[in-house]
Amino acid sequence: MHVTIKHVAKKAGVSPSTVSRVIADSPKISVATKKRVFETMKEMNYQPNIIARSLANRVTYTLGLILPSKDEEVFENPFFMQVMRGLSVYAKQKGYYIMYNYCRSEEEEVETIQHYMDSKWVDGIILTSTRIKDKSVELLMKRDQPFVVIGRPEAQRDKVLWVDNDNVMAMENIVNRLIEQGHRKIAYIGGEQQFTVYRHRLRGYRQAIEQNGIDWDDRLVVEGEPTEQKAYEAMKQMLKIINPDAIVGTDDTVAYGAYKATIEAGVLGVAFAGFNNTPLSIYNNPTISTVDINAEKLGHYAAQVLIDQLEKKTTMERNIIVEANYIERESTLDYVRR
Amino acid sequence: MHVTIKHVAKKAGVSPSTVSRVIADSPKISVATKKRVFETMKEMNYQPNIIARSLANRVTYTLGLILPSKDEEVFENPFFMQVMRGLSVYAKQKGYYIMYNYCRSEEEEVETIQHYMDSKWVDGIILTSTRIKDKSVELLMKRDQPFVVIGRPEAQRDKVLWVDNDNVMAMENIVNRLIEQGHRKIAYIGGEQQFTVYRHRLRGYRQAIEQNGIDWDDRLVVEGEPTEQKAYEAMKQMLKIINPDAIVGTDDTVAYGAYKATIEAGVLGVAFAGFNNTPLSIYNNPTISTVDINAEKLGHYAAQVLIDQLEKKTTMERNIIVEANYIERESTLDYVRR
DNA sequence: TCACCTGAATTTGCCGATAAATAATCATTG
DNA sequence: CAATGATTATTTATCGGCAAATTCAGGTGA
Repeated sequence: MHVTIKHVAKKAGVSPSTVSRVIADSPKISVATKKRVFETMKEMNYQPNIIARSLANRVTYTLGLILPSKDEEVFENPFFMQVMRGLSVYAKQKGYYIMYNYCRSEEEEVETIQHYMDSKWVDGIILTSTRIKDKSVELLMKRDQPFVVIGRPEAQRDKVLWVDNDNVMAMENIVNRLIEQGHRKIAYIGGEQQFTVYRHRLRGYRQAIEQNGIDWDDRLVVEGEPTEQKAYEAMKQMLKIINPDAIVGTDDTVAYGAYKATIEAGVLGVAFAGFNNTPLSIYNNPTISTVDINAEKLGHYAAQVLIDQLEKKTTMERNIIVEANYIERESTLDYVRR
Repeated sequence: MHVTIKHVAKKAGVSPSTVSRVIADSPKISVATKKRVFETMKEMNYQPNIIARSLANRVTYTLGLILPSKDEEVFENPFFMQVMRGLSVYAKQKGYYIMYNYCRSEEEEVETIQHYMDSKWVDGIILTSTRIKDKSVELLMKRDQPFVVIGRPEAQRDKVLWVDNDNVMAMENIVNRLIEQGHRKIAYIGGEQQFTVYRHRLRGYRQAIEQNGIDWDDRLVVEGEPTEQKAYEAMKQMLKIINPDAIVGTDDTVAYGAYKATIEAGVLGVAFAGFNNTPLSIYNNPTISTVDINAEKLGHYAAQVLIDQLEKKTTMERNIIVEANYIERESTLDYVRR
């Protein structure tokens, strides 16, 4: 049978609540008793029942992680896995557990969150993707539920906990560098504007273009579902009207898809760069220049910010910017392009 | 304030336990009352407090997922992510939650499992990696805790729930096919024998070699940490004493690492194949022949088998073999190798 | 010596839901 | 018409731990 607080109490010759006090390290218990009770606990291999404790405390020490499941995206992109690891390592150290949940649509996301909140299963929630007008964020705000966003909500940015890269600057850096390398007709292939991350990256692209006094050219900008296939198709279309001399994509696969179209069309020597430092970028020939967004750190800090909030740390930071590093590889450096 | 069973009872004009019975769909409640109570519940937006329910039931509807964190391995390999998705989809459909937990060593694994059990946090546990002599499996068996293994324990195989591929046959198939294609000196680069999966794959290799009347050659077999780097180094050594005409690796990156060494050594035309259908195998030039082990299905069935066990289904299957598909790509077919 | 205080431990009543035991209602039947 | 049984609903105790209220023991000071 399971060892409960009562068994420990009996064996140690005290009342159950004394044991409880010992666990909570209450100052009202004499050192002698504490020691005795602790010994009995160890002897009996006692572990508090978390469920019972949660019921009494209204605290579960569990965080709910919402993963969007835009099918393939989640697979090939190590982003989520890295985030999960960062979360796990920090949370474990702080004594928190993490439940994860794939949601195949925004509705399912909202439903899941609702359920988490109503059933009191989790103390806080972690979102890993944000739209400009995000229903999950709205719901969580309205219900005053602790949560953190990996990424950055657009509305009420200062009231929400978030951890993000500076995506504007990250993209600006790439484009500046490409311009420095002599490129002028730089194509941007990005995800939909409803997601904050892509909006930011486009902004960075725009700023770099403008700062360098290059004329804005709408024909070089494409937005859509950020997959290799779509990017490939988009570039095929673009090539009918204009030939870029470089490509930036909001993901490595996207940049690569677009690049493939240039190769097939016989447009040679196009430089290209992406985001996320995916296996593709390392193994591809040529290796692909990319931005390492430090997903593990994003996860780590997200857990930290949220847990601090839950434990009402006054010194806590509410928002954290994680550095992103541009890694130059063959695709934007001199190499023999076929 | 939170709506509890009592509030609903009061408003519906019945006792709390009647509401509880309605929720449990007990036959002892009249249809009229059921309807009335259900309406009140909806009206008040009542959601049962899972914690309280768990305490009373001794059931949490939560599964604990143990992820080994052999650093890089987990990152680049989509295996775990796919397993997680398969688990999540099935579990959600059955009303179960999943907690995940990275463990950086076997000790941490055992510790985590111990904690899960003692604190009564989870109903069952999912293991994603198994050694020949697995401490986690031993512990779980000893404590009579429900669990399922993705992979296959060696000892007490018939007493444990598991879901696995037929790795012997999968590897046998590859090697048979390579032999059929005219290869004779096939190198095997695999993970350590302490892991069941690698033991099985080696067995498959051996069987294929023997069945085809090819002389066994120790020099062609290497076992060690299954990383690209180690495989590369191992092949460098091998090339000093023998030149294989084909390579099989227990992972795509392993096969690739070994292949790279042959290229660098100027040994041309070596075919190679791996496992896991990783992004590398798709994006590499040449594309790599590989075995898709259907990780998502492994996850799906693992959840199913475990949940069936928890719910004491008599018809349940205790073990499931998930098919593995060999995908032939350029690396083992005719193509111009540089 | 008695009233009073303080520190240490115990009683008691929750937290919210469940289920066994009990009670109430109504219909059937000898 | 009372007794019996079937059906439906309510009381009550419980899951394991927590904390407010309470009791108890011992020490102070008047």
